[in-house]
Formats: sequence, C-alpha cells, structure tokens
Amino acid sequence: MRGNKMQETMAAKAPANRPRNKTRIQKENEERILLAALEVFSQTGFHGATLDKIASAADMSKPNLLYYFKNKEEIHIALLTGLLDVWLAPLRAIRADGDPATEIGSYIRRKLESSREYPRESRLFANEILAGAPHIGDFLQSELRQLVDEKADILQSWIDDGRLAPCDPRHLLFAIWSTTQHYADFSVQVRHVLRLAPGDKSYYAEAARMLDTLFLGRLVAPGTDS
Amino acid sequence: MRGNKMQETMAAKAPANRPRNKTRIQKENEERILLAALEVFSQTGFHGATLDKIASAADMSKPNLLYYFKNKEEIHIALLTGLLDVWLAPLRAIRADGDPATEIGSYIRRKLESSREYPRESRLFANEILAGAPHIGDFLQSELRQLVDEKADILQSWIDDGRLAPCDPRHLLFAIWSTTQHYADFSVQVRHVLRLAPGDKSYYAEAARMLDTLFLGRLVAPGTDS
DNA sequence: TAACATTTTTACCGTTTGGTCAAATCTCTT
DNA sequence: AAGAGATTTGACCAAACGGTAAAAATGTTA
Repeated sequence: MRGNKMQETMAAKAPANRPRNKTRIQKENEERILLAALEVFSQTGFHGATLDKIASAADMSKPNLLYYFKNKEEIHIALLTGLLDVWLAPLRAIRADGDPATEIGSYIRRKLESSREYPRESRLFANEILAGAPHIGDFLQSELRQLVDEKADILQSWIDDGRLAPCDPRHLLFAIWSTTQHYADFSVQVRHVLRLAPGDKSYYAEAARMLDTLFLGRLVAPGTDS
Repeated sequence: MRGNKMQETMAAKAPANRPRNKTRIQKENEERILLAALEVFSQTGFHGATLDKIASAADMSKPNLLYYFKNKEEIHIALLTGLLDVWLAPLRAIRADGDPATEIGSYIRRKLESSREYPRESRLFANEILAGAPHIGDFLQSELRQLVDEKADILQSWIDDGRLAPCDPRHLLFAIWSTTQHYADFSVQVRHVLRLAPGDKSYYAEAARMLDTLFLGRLVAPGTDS
C-alpha cells in the first residue's frame, strides 16, 4: 500500500503516509547521504553523479538511500536549498549605516572565506547556474533578487552621497561574486597557473590582497591614462 | 598542433587506415557535428550530453556520427582543443610597450566581447575546469601557464615602474578572467537579478562600464576609509 | 558507366543507470 | 519479551546509453 502516487506533497522523506517526527536514524542517515551527495555532485555535476556512487560514498546500499530520498533529483534539490541561505548570508550582513569601504571589504572577506571553507558547495552552486538553474530558478527570481534589490539600494545611496564611484550596484555585486567564487570554482586553473599542489590553499592570502587593491584601492596609477 | 599524444596526430577521424586528405563531405559533417556538440555540451555538460542528442542536433544518425568521431570523449576533446587558442588570443595581445591602462582596458574589452559572442564556448570551458580539467590539464600546465608567466612579467614591470599598484599580477589576471567570464557562465543569474528576458544581452554595456571603473578607475571615494 | 571508395543506415549488443519490490532484520516502546 | 513500526537488503527490471557490425546507398573518378 505504499507505492501509491497520491498527493505526497510533504516531500516523501519519511517512508510515510502521515508526517511523523524524524527518527534518530533518519536524521543521521539523511545527513550522511547529503554529505556524500555533496562530495559526488560537486565533483561530477548532476548528470555525472550516480546513485551508486552516492550510496557507496555514504556507505549505504542504493535501495536504502532511496528509502530516504525518493530519487536523485530530490537529493540534489535538498542539497541546493540547504545551500541558499549560506550563499545569501554574507550579503545579508551588509549594513546601510556602515562605512562603504568597511562594508564592501567585509563582504569580500566573507565571500572569500566562504570559497575557502566551502569549495564543494560553491562548485555545486556554480554547476547549477551553469546548467541554467533548473532547480533554483525560483530562488534566483524571488529571494536572491529581492535581497539584491535591497542591498543595491544601499550601495546606490552611497553613490548618491559621493562615497562610492558612480556605477551599477548590481554589477558591482556581480564583480564581487565572480572574483571571490573564482577561487573555489576554478581552483584547478588557479593552482596550475601558480604551480601549487592539489589541496594547497595558500593563494587565498594573496587573493585577499588583490581584491582589496581592486575594490578598495586604486589599481592603475593616476595620470598615465588618457 | 596542440597537446596530442604522439601517434595519430591527425585524430582518427577518417575511417581509415591510411591518412588521406579530407573529403568535402567529411569537412562538412565534422563541422556540423562540432557545432551540434558545442550546443549540447555547453547546455548539459559532458555527462549530461548523449550521443543521441548530439546526433539529432546535427541531424544525423548516431552510427553516422561515430563514423567521424570514434567516441564521445573525442568529440569533447576536439571541441576543447579548438577552443584554447580562442581563449588565449585576448591575453596574447597584451603588449609590454603599451600604456597599462590602455592595455588592461583593451584586454577587458576583448574578454568581455568574447563572453558576449561565444557564451557556449565559455560555458564549455567553465564546465571543464569545474570538473577538474580532466581533458585540458596539460594545456593549463604548459601553454596557459607559460603565457601567463610571460604576461605577468609585463604587468610586474609596470608595477616596478610605479604605473600599476603593487599586486600579484597573476591574481589580477584571475580577477579579469572571472569578472568577464561571469557574464557568459552565470548569465542566467545575471538575467534573473536584472529582470531581463532570456537572450537579452543588453547588460554588457553596463558591465563594460563597471569593469572600467573597477580596473581603471577608483571605486571607493578616498578619505572615507580607515 | 563501371569500379572503387566513401558515406549512411538498419539492426543490434552489453553495460550502466535510476528505480522498484517484497522479504528480512533491526529498533523502540510497552 | 512481544509486537508494531522503522530500517535494510538482495534480487530484479525497464530504459537509456555508448558503441559495433555489416550491408546498403551514395559519391567519385577513370
């Protein structure tokens, strides 16, 4: 009597027809699965990942895995939605009443820290966007856009006060996102160019200096350009 | 003549035991296939792409496709290697005897133009790097690294002359790569944030202004930071 | 146009993959 | 300790996939 289609609106994680509280084992195993899935998805992307790989990484049989998540897509979505708040957190922290340089500098540091500490999450996100955001299109259009609108207003007010150069605030955010995430998403390229061994993350210090110069200082010496 | 293995330098495209000249039909069909494959690979990544999809996009049967390329990987590699020179071209054009602001500005414009004109190629490249560069690791370690070394020396000489702010030249290049490619690779996100319809590329003008401010001007007004 | 090489198609194959099912085992509560 | 519910497993399946073989069709050239 279980495999009926029916409604199942409550995201069929529990075996369940009725939504009960999560068991200890349930919580543990869902966590194990998501951790394993993060590893696999971030390495090979959605299509490259297989349920067998994820199951084996979670040290679990495939049917057992599918007892907790009803299919591959649901694991992917669970992983992504869990990620979005983490992604937004650094942006949320920007304060209107702060100093522009301080606020922007802190934001960059937070994003860079996020790239260093959670490169797998960053790559998962990058993969999703690159694929056309099939699973988080709603998020981009609602939560992200709204928060960006909000913070763009703050940046705009700084521009109006002459404390920030005239520019499109959203494009400024794009620049911060791309430069900081680059170190997680393109780390292979970064390491090859810098002749660093896999796993060597020493470049983050220099990255922080570079981004400070770029966003908070001045790159090209004045007087030489036309 | 790029990173080929040795033998078989001519990539076993002809059916062939002996390497003959390419037929008219051969040239046409290989082109058709690569075009179709670019479309499919850039949309879904290597693992998401199937021979059937590529064949159907090339308006061709699967066995016929495999008559020209011996397997899926070979199509992918052919596509990537054909890309690398395009990727390097803008960087190659940086001149040591130019003005820093002019040279950097031109480089940014070329990269941005490249993102706008060849977004599929950019996404293909991004996918490959994100996946750990399984097919172009050699390229990154040899040609790219060498060219970067060369151009980094130029940037360093500008720094030594006081015409550029002290910074790691390679990280400056990273910043240019990431910001410019972002508009191709993350275009979905960009469009959602800016409320633009799919296919609308009007944001490139504003992007160019932003990057000029960032790399050639000064973002944060002086005197306000600590 | 005949002979030869090239190109295309039809039919197929083995493997991998996402997913199911029912039975067996384990866990927790009473 | 027993029973109910939760968890795990092994056996299995259909579809999709990458790829092959050989014949049929087409193009090229003497």
